[in-house]
Amino acid sequence: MKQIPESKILEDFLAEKNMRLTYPRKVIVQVFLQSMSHLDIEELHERVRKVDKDIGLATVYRTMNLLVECGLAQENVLFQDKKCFERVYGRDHHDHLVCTRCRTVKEFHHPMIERFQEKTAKKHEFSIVSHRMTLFGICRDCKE
Amino acid sequence: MKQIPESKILEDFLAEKNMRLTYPRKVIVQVFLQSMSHLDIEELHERVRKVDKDIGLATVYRTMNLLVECGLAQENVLFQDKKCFERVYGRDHHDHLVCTRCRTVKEFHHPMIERFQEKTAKKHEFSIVSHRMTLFGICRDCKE
DNA sequence: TTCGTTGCAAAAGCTTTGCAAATAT
DNA sequence: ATATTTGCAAAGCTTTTGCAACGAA
Repeated sequence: MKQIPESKILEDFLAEKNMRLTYPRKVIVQVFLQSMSHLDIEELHERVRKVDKDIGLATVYRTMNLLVECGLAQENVLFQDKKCFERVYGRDHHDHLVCTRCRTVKEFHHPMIERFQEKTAKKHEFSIVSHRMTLFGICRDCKE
Repeated sequence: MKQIPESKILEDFLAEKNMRLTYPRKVIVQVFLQSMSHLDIEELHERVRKVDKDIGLATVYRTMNLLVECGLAQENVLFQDKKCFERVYGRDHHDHLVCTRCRTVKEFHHPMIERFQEKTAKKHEFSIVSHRMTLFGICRDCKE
């Protein structure tokens, strides 16, 4: 089964809401999709301004909110108080290892953990919609 | 082995830093320790003002930051953008089930999940300092 | 008496919003 | 032509901070 490309997801979402695929939106989405890491709004705006320095911060906020709405992006709070965004469409679910010294973020996935999460939810008759797990600590490189 | 009471922890912490156990601090700590749920600053301030309505919001912020510093309280982001505090000293570690409909928070603990977290960290040569896991969804009561 | 603390108000961050000009269809 | 979108600036929030008055030791 072929996966619908991310660009199409956004186009359909916009079309359905009578919204337009404008040049600033194109630039922001392109920058977001190209970035493989977990970026906050400020970092995204910086990168967007390297393509077109007239694109404003408010537009980055507005566009990222759209991307969250249509399921292409997900917000995360990885550092204290700093919200950041990551690609989520078509990617497997994963959790995060966050090094509090060098601020590096590593992703991991552990099927058994997911299984026990499901079990816990069932025990509490709770329907999981989403979940977040983050391990904070010191990474290998910083320990040396 | 007997556990040092929370009030003593704070007193020692303040004494060591040449800080004073003032009346507003006493009230805020008392309110915080009595509350069994996960309260945000606004809710804490409301309850504090029921004891003494002259205690200001800034003092609640300042005092809660002290409680986090001395290990009696822990910050959590359970709802979007809302920071809240919970007692942590002398309590077992636990994770959270958050109902996004009624905003109820339930605690749970699963030793196997902790074990696999440790295993994952070891595999990445990562030293865990702390971790957060939150399951978002719909609780039993809200499903009906 | 001394120096930390308080409440208030102002400031500082981050995010959203109102608006006239610009733009997509 | 029409309705959406933009950048800018202003406004909203939450949290922190400067300061003169206050209070604990």
